[in-house]
Amino acid sequence: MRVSRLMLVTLRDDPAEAEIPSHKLLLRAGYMRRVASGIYAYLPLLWRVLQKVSLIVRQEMDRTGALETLLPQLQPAELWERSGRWAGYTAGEGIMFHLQDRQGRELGLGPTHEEVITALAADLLRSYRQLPVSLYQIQTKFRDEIRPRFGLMRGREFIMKDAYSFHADEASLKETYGAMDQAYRRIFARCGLRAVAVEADSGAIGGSASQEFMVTADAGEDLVLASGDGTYAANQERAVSIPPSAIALEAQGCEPLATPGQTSIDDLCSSHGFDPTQTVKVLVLLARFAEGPAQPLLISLRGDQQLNDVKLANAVTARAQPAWGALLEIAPISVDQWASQGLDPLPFGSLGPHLSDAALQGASQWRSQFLRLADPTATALKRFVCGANQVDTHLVGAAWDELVACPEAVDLRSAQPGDSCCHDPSQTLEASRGIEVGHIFQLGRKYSEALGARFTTESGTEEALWMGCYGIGVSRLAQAAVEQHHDAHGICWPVSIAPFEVIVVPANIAEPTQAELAEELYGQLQEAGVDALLDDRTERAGVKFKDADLVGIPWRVVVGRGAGEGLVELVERATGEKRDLAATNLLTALLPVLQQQRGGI
RNA sequence: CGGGGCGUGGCGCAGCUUGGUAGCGCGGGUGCUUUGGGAGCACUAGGUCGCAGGUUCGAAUCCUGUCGCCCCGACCA
Repeated sequence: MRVSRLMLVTLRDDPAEAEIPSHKLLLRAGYMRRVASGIYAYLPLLWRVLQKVSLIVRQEMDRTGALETLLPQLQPAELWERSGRWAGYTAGEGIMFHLQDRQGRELGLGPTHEEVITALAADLLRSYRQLPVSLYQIQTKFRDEIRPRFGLMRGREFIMKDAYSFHADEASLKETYGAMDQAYRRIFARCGLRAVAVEADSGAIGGSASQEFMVTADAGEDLVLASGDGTYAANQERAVSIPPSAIALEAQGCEPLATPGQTSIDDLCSSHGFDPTQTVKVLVLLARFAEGPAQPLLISLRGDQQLNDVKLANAVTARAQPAWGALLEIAPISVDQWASQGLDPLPFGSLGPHLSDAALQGASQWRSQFLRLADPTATALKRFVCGANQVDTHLVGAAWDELVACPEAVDLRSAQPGDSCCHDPSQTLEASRGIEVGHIFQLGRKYSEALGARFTTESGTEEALWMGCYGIGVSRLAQAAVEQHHDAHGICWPVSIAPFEVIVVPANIAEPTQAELAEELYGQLQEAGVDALLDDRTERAGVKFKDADLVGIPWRVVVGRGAGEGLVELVERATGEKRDLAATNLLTALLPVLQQQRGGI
C-alpha cells in the first residue's frame, strides 16, 4: 500500500476528547474517529489491526476444536424472558439496547449470546454422542453502557469474540475450560500483550468459576490484587485476604457513650481513643428487584473495613426469593428516601446492628423486615463499639448475644493492598491496575435449565447440558496493546498485530535514485509476503519519519543519501536501533527477524 | 442518574468578566524557495460562535431552556 493512497490523516495535537495515551494515539495516528459517545468508526489502518487480532484468535480457537459461527444480533425478548434476564438487562441500569418492531414485538440488540446459543443447543444437541462441542463467533456487540469511556476500552458498540461450550458433565466442562485458558494465554502472548489471569466475579453472566485476563496498564479500570509469590491473583471485586487483627476492646459490660456530632468512624475513634477495629459500622441499603418489593438491608462490618459491592450483590441475590426476579441495584438509603416511605427518621451516624425491624413498620413500598448480614470481621468481635440507634449516642462494650441475634456471617469486605494472603499469611497482596481483555466462565446448567437445553445420556436419561462461555474484547484488546506499547513519539505495535510490518521511506522522493530504489525494495518486500507500506508522498523526510513513528510501523527502511551507493537504513521502531546495510541485503537481514516476530513475543 | 467541566473554520485554542469589526496556531489550496526529524515566504479558501427562546438599538459575550461531548462513581469484553 502506498501512503499517498491510504487516506492517512494524522493529527499534531491531542484531540480534546481523549484522556489516556492509547486513545489519544489511535485518534492522532488516524486509526479511528468518534461517531457518537462510545461509537467509533474503525478506519482502514485499525481494521487491519483488528483483522490480524481476529486471525490469531481464530487460529487459537480452531486449535481447541471450536467451530466458528455467526449468530443474530437482533434477538427476541421472549428468549431473554425465558432465561430471566430480559428485565434485568432492559429495566433500570440495564445495558441492552431494545426496540419494538412494526408489530410491536420487543427485540433487543445482543449484548451477549447465551440465550441464542442455548436455544440453538436445545434444538440441535440431543445426545451425549454429540458432546462436547464448542462454538464461537467474532462479531459486534451492543451494550448501552452507563458510561462509555476511553475510546475502544468501553464502547457501546464493540467487537467481541464469544465462545460457548456444551458438555455432558462437569468434568468435561472443566477440561474445555482448561483448554480455553491455555488458548487465551497463547492468544495474548501472540498479540504481544503482557496479560495475567486473575480470579473474577461471574457478574451478570452467572455461573460458578470464572477467570479474567488482565492486560496490566495504569489506565486499566480494574484493580488487581496479587500475591508477591505469584500464586494468587484476583480482581478486587472477588479477592479474599486475611484482615488485619482487631485490637481487643477492654470492657466488661455495655455502656452508653455520648458522642455529639460524631457520625463517622474517624470522628468516633479520634474523640474517644478507640481503634477502628474495635467498632462495628452499620450500613442501611436498599436492594431493588425486577419483580419483587424493595428489600432494605442492614449490613454490619468492622469499622476499619470497606464494603465490597460485588460480594454484597451476590449475597443478596443468593438470599432473594426467585419470584422477585433479577437484582437491579443496591444503593444506600438516603434520609429523603427513608422519609418518603412515611417512616420515623433514622439516627444515621449512630446506627447499631440491633436496629429493630419496627423501624420499617408502615413503609409504604418496602418489605418490612431487614435482610441482616454481617462480615466475619464484625461477627468475630467479642465486645465492640457501635451506634446506639439513638442520635449522638454510641454503645461501648456491646456484645452480639446481649444486643441482638448475631446476623449471618458472609464475606462482604473488600480485600486491600497490604492484607495478608489466605494461601500463605507471610505473603501480602499488592495492587496493580488492569484492562480486562478476556473472561472465561464455567456457567454450569443455569441457562440450559432455563431454556430447556437437554440431551440424552448414555444411560438413556435426560439431563440439562453443562455450559461454559469465553469472551475476548477484540477491539478493546487492540487498544490495550497500544496502551502497553507506545512511547513519546507514538505507537510501537508488536509485529504480529501491526497494520503493516515495514514502511519504506524515501527521504526525498524527488530524487530519482531514491525513488527508484524505494520502489524496488517495496516491490521485493511485497513479493516476499511482507505487509509493506511505501511512503510515496512528496512530504519532507521529517514529516514522513514523524508519521511513521506515530502510526507505529515496527520496521522502517529509509532510502536516502546512501541510495546512490546502494545503501539503506533499517530502523526498528520499538528500540530505535538503526543500522546501515546494502539494499541487496535487506531481505536476508529482515525476513528471518520478521518471521520470528510474527509469532508473537 | 448524581457530581465536575467543555461546546467558537477540519484539529487545538483565545475572545465572554466589562455586549458594538470573529481572532491565533496547526491543517487545506496555489506559487516560489527548501529537502534526513512535523520547513520559509507570499497569496488564498473555509465559521448559522451546539440549538431554541428571551433581554437589548445591538448578543460568541447577559438570562432561560435544551441537545451533545469529556472526566469522577454504579456497568463490563
